Amino acid sequence: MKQIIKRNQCKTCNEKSCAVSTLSDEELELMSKNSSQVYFKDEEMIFKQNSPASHIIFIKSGLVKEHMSGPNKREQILKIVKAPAFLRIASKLKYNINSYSATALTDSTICFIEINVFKELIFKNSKFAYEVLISVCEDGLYCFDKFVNQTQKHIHGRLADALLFFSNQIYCDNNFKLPITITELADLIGSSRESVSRCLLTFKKEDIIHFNGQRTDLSIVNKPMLQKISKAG
Amino acid sequence: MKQIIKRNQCKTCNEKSCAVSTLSDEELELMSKNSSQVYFKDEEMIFKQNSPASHIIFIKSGLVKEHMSGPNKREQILKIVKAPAFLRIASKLKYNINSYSATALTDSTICFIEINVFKELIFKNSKFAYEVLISVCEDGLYCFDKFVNQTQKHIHGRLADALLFFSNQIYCDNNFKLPITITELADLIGSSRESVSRCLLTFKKEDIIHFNGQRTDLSIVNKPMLQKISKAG
DNA sequence: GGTATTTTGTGATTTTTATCCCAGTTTTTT
DNA sequence: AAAAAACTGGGATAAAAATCACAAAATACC
Repeated sequence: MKQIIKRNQCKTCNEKSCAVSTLSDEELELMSKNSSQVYFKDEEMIFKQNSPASHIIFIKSGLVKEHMSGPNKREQILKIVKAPAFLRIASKLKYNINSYSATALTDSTICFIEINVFKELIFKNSKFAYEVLISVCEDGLYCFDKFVNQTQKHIHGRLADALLFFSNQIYCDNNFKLPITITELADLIGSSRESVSRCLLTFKKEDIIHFNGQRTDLSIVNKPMLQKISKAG
Repeated sequence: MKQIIKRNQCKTCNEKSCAVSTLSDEELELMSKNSSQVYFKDEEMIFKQNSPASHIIFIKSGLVKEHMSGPNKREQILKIVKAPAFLRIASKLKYNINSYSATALTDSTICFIEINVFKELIFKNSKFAYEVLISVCEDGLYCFDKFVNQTQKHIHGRLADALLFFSNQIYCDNNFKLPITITELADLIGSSRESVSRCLLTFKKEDIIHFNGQRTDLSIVNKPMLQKISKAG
């Protein structure tokens, strides 16, 4: 678990977010001085629920899950985030606490930006502020959407949603390796492991998806049908 | 349905939001010129899902529900908002479309602020931008919280949550009149009318709450028990 | 390379909640 | 005031999904 920490060179970074792209050289220098870059291995936790939130997190490369243990101490995956992107900053700005945990799903490079400096930049640079605002809006809309789908759809529809999400948003391919276990998939769509397992096999039997035993390869064969199931709920 | 429309006098308004309180006299004048105030009666729709979003909405007085019809064309109440507050602005800023509907639950006074002017103020005044950002963060956190509760709690827990919400957040009293019907309460907690009806009667039988036939008066008798049910899920 | 651990599949059962249905009530409309 | 519409209560039934229990498979670990 040796982590390579190095001082950031934000100015020359090729993975700038929309927000950071609005910063001047001087502002980038300020950010560089107050941020650091850490390499995380697959399965490593980046920060933990209820810990103090001292930094805004930007994923430079890799795949990360945001998750939390809910009221029934049951695990819930809130979002799977692909680089380049900020992790949800809402709870960090408003309260200085992490309301959720973050864990790397693949080897990942993560930037830690000091919250106070981040706030300073919001006040200094209105374009930056606007882009951050848009980013928070996007998070909100995503949550909104997930809330409605989760509430109204049955397990088939929710599982279809998740598979389409991996295909369209994460891998941009109809063939991919599931980056999470069935248990985690269940935590993502709010169902039990067994139900998800059964539902996946149903999809396989109906030739909607194919996969080998270990899910090292999963392919969406009949995407229109999957979309139909997603819509039907 | 005669609506009294009048030009705003934001400067002298006593119900300014945190964000608007940061504006200068000049900026308030700009806002006044580009906003209007409309009176809505109980049950009147303020705007409708999928309509173009040309204005940011501020509730000056009254109670409003944000709702939408979900994928199964089933109605979903997302939030009940008490004045003074902005309605969710995330979808308005990012896309110029209302992703949900808003309907007055009591007679209400609503301010319509032109989106372009709102954006202009975000760029002009960094304190304003920051307060708007915090407001959007709050919306996000609320949704986040609701998502987890909705996903993990059973109907008893969710109904307890809703009753505590009305008592603590909306009326600040253990006695209140439910501003919505049982059907709407079901739409709020994502259950069926019949289940909610049964569950309410269970709570009544167990002396956790009391109410008369028409719910003109509902009182929480055993709040600790309701909180316990909320936590247990 | 063999053992321990984790992950997955599957049947049986139970729990939770939705749905259907209809009869009273209350509220609104005419 | 009568008629229509909307809301509520409650039984019976059905559907969806969780839970339990255990076997099989895959993976990690010495």
